[in-house]
Amino acid sequence: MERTEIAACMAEIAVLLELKGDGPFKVRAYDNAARILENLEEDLGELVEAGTLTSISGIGDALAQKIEALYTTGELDFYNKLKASIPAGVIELLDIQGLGAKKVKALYHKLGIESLDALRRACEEGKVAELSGFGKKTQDNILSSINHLEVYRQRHLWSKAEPIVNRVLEGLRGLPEVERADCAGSFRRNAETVGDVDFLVAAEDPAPVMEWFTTLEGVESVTAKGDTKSSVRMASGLQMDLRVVPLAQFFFALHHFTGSKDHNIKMRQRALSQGFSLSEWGVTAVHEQHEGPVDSVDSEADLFRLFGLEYIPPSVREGGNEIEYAAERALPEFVKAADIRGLFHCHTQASDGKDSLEDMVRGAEALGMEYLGITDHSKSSVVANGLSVERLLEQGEQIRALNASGDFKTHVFAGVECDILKDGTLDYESEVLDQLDFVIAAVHSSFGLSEKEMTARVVRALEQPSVTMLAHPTGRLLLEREPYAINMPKVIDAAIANGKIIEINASPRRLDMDWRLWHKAAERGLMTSINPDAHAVEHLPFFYYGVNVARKGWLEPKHILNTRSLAEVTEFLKL
DNA sequence: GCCGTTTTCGGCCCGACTGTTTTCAGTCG
Repeated sequence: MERTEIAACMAEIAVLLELKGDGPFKVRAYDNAARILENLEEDLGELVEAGTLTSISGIGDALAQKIEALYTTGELDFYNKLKASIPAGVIELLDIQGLGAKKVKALYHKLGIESLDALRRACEEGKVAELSGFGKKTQDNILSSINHLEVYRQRHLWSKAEPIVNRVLEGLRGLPEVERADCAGSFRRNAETVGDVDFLVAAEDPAPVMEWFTTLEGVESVTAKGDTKSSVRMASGLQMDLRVVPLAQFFFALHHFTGSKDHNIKMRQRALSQGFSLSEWGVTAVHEQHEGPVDSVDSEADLFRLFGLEYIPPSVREGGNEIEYAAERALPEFVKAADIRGLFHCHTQASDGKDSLEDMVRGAEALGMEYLGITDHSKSSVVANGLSVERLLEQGEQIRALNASGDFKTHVFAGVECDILKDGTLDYESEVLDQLDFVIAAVHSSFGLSEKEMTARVVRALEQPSVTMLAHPTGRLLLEREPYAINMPKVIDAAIANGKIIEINASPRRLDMDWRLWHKAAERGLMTSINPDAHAVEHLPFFYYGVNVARKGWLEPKHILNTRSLAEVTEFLKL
């Protein structure tokens, strides 16, 4: 069984144990194991073979044995028995807002409810309200949640939430009562998708702020409205939470609600080890002999400083080892949007782009880019109007003429997004590819290969001297299509060994290669290029989403080809 | 189930809101 499947299995075990009523800490251990596996940068097979799984903090003997069994045999008796003891439909009930393990358990044991349909019927018949711990209101809420479940389950691309967040923040900051306002949560951490959006406000009088927030245009329902917290559901399905705190607590709360959960746990452990208890309300001394920290906290930087840490940007607060680095003053200079000096991986009308070559160059020039790499599709991508050899070489001539014309300040590199065929060979002969300035190799077909075949296919492409970089290495489309089966640690090894670049595809629905893999890969020498994969002029600014991903992946300008000057890139491409 | 300058037991982050209660459990983040 593969790593991601095992992670899913661990997460499922956590849910099943919770439903069975096992202790919360045991549940957390499995949940934790699931997250560890999801974020694992090493090759799981190598860890299993070497018997070093328990060297990972959070994986003890019991979990290691179970992971090993799943990896080698794909079976786990413990899991099978557990799964058989609880009907599958019961697990689904947890997706309903307001229903957790305890309530679901009560519904299952006392009313024999094993499915959403059965629960809907029981609510309609009024049986749920009769259970102790439940009531009429709970029953109504359950019914409403079931009816909206499809919408409520949806996550949203970060890029889709961004304009809404900006609109709400602007509105909040414009209110006279509001002293400070910011967003928090996974949106502030630049996660690739968000489930809901959190806002935090500093104000003495929360009531008018709550009123403004819960009556915003586009609000479909108000799911909570208390003294300091409100939640609303937008017509788009996006849930938004607002919390209001006094100014003195603002940065503690901002840090807390920005998370991540894992980061907060580690911060609190660090605080405890120094004799302090940290919460969203502030910091207090655990022992009476300690004086509380006396410095006022007027920023998150102040908060980190209290615990001997340099400022940790929200992007990397994922509970990895950011706190250890910050304690050593060893966080890198993360890349920023202003570092980007050129853009590769852009399409034109020649294949499936919307705009002409000239339009694209003009757009890049308007963004202040020193260079632009044009890469239309290759001949096998028939649906994308891939270029024949003749059309490809002709486009190369056009680009040379355009550079010679002096019409644009932006230099254009002639490239191609060349299909990696099923067997790992490239869509053009190397004699053709070698006439170009650079080549991006990409998988666009035969997504159903086994992991072994797909990995071998991509590795073979990376061994071709003509290839400069690898496009969207997993083929995922966020919230739409799962990545194809591929062993990324082996692909990364091959890229490093052959001096190839793996792109960060900055299209907001791809963001591929995933940020979780970058820190370690870059330390081992892998380079990237932040590529907009633009199919129109208005897509060129997508690089900004890619920069967010790069920051999450701990990347610095030195790891990124397109932070370099035109002269440096020309030298790199050995033109 | 994990972990250990409190190391083989006894901890494990902390608080708001809701709904059902009449002092609190469950859920959520």
